[in-house]
Amino acid sequence: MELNETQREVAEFEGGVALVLAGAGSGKTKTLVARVARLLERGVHPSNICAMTFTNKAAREMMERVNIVLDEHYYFPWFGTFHSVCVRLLRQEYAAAGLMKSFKIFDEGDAVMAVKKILRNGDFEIGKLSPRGILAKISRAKNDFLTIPEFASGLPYYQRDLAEIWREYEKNLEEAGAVDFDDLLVKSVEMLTKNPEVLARLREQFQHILVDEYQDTNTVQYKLVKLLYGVEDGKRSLCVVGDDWQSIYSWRGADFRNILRFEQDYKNARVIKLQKNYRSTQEILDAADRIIKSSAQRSNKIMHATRGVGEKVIIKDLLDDREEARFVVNHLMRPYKNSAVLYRTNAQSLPFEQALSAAGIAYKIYGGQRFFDRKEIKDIIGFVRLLFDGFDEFALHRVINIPSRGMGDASIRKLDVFARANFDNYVDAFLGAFMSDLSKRAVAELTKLGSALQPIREMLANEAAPAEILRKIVVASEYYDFLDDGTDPEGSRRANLEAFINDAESYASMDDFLASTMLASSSDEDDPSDDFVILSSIHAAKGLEFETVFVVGMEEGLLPMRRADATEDDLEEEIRLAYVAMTRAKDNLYLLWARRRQMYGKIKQNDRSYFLDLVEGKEKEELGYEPCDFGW
DNA sequence: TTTCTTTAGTAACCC
DNA sequence: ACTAAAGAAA
Repeated sequence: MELNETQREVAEFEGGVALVLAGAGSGKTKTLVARVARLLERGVHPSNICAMTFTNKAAREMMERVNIVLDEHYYFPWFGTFHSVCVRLLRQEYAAAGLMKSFKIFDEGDAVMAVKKILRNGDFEIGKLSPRGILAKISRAKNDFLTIPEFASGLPYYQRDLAEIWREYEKNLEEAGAVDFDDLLVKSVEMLTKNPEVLARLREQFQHILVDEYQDTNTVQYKLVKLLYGVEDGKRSLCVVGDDWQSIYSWRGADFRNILRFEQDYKNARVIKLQKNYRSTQEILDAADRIIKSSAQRSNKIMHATRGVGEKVIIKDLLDDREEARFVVNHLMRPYKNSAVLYRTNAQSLPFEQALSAAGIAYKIYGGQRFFDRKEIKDIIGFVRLLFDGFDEFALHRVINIPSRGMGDASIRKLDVFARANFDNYVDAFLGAFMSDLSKRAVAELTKLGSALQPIREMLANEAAPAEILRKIVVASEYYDFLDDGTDPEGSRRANLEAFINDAESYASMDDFLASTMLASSSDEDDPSDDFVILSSIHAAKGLEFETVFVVGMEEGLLPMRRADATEDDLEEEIRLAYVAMTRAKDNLYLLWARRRQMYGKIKQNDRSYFLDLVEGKEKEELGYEPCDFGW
């Protein structure tokens, strides 16, 4: 594998700590792959390397490419997302973490239901936050590694009860034997902090640690990395890779200042900058450069184009959003899969979908709904969760009316209370429902459901094959009859469900299957062989590249987005967002804006984005844009 | 208790 | 334009 000098430095260094500042298109993945391959060649065992990424796709790509380079079939047990590495850690050390062996993982839907329930049972001072808004605050606090009292002390008076809700929410999780996504990280850090012997064992295990997208790490992830690496001994290594210019996730707790803190925390860290861009033409890189230079807080890397001057970046104003879409269609070239339309908000996709359909051009919306977020998948998972001991009332709520049993909130609550008072799981309670004061119809339905589920519950207890259990559930719940109500005319839900069950075949235990299901994401499934134009939000497009990129909606208020409560830091992030969008392009870059567009059902007039002025070479000196001196 | 009607509030999405 | 939540009617 051919590496340039700085890339080789990353791949070759043996012990110690390195911070790699990898600019856009600088061959970051290739370099990481080379480093892993090099470690293996030196005799390091795959199980002694821990590599943490932000997406399953990134982790999988790294493993596959290492195996291709070395022509091997290594299995890397500790390569994965932060979350999947933590699941593995917690499954292995569940006792030390104070968890049940088969802890479940709550998704957003479960969490929302829990918060709604809490709100129903009390009068809370929360301002005008929605359940989702409340959860966002709690999630942020967890990612900032705050305790509940710390969180409480930082709350404004009009939201003073949020801490109480958080406490109740934790109680709900515990009762369901579950943790949420953020807890996977938080509980791992807590477990390692409280159990020095476990930590020592893991440090021995993880001789070499790699972290991808370091600019996107939040406080918990930062702590996790620090704990796992521990003290330098000259033999073990830590290699973190990131680009502060591409930090676009501050709104979910990411803090690119972790890169700044890096040299303070790891005193002997070497800093390696990858500043050669192998992706974009000079024209594109220059345009992107003029954008990022207007950001005040950034490292002062200097990116060099390696690919020649190329075509000029094209800036074009259109009458309205439909004209914008038509412009894109008229400028598309085959094969379509080399082109992408990137927008700030998902709501912008509609005109492009319409124009592309009208022109008979296939497209794919990148990101979008996760496979495992589909209703039919979550329904069946809901049944599985119902079959465990204990009371997962969120699963109950999800599936009790599948098919409809005429049970509303009130009846479900009654059933829940009855079950908890007399049984230790819901299935037994269904069978005993005749002793409750539920309606006749409800009792009849529940008895029938209970007797259908009881044998499956036993299969689960006996650790039967996951796919076998899922098939029985589909039969017992008469799920296909339920689907057969006209809402699934093409049978796609049914097909999804069958694909899901097939996937379960490759898992030995239900715990493992459920965990990997919860941690999967939409970007995990893509079929690059087909000829699609890609429609994507800028966020979801990070890490991708296309020959031709249309960045659309470059208007004041949209890109940069300006909300009423936007801070200076938020505007800085808009700059980085525009930078990420533009650096996706290899050969042709179009920057489009529409004078009028439909937003929230109304026609809105927009001004052209000042980002376009920057691209054209106008300076924004009045804001005093100077890079910070971080020492590198 | 359930279902229908009105009304308010709208980003980005990894796991 | 669309959705989710609250309020009103059946």
